[in-house]
Amino acid sequence: MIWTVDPTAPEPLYAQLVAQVHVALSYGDLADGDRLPSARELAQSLDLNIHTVLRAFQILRDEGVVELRRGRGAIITARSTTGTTNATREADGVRQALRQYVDAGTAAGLPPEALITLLKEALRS
Amino acid sequence: MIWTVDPTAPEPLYAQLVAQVHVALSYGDLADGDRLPSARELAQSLDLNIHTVLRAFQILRDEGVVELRRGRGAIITARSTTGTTNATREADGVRQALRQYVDAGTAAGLPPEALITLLKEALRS
DNA sequence: TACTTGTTCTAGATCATATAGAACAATGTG
DNA sequence: CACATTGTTCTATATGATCTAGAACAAGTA
Repeated sequence: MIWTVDPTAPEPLYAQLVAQVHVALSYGDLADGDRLPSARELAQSLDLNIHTVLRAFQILRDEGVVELRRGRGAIITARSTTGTTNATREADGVRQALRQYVDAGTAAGLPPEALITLLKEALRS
Repeated sequence: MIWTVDPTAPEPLYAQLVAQVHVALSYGDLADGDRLPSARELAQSLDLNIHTVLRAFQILRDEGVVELRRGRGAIITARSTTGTTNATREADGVRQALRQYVDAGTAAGLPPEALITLLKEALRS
């Protein structure tokens, strides 16, 4: 997995790291049991402070995406609710539904930011 | 339209105002030509500073959602790309696609935050 | 003209972000 | 066991975003 951060982006650095794990999960590039690079390793290669990386790790832990243990690192614990189903096929379904949502939203004349707002509202309840 | 803000929420106050306009648009509660309350009026009723409200107005203007003119206020300019089509029907289609996306994402075991990340990625390109 | 409304400017307080250093605890390895 | 690895916790500092506050201004409405 390739890690990158853009210090000039409006998104916080720790949020960029979290987002990359999300995307990797959706593509199947990261799966149950995979281990992320250590916080010190990531911080050095990305020229970040270790606390910034650790903040991303702790958010992922709170999300239930990774399990953190000292000496071992961050291991992916996100699992499909359907168990033995092919993860790649499910990821494709997600992306298909995502495209349809974006298409419907733009067809309705809603600005892109509104689509994000509506999704957050839907996830809140 | 009912306006509310939560000072304890992590979302910035101006972003909460922007989000409410987005939601109202998606429900058809706000449509082309509608006028928002004046910034001073909104600020007083919500116990906010006028600059906070004006910041939300300017974001909505940058999004192309409203048109701002001194003396007149903020008027909705968001329009459906299909023109004469029923706005309510389109809004329903958006919500149906949104639900399918959320369902597919949760079925794939993706955390809610990941769905937001993926949507932002999809809108970036 | 008088009033309304958004625009622009300065200013200050508070919180989030990011960095930095240090010591510590749990885990894995030889 | 001893040692290195790795996350955890603590204090501290600098910077920017957010929010409030006040004032003067410009363009539109009545």
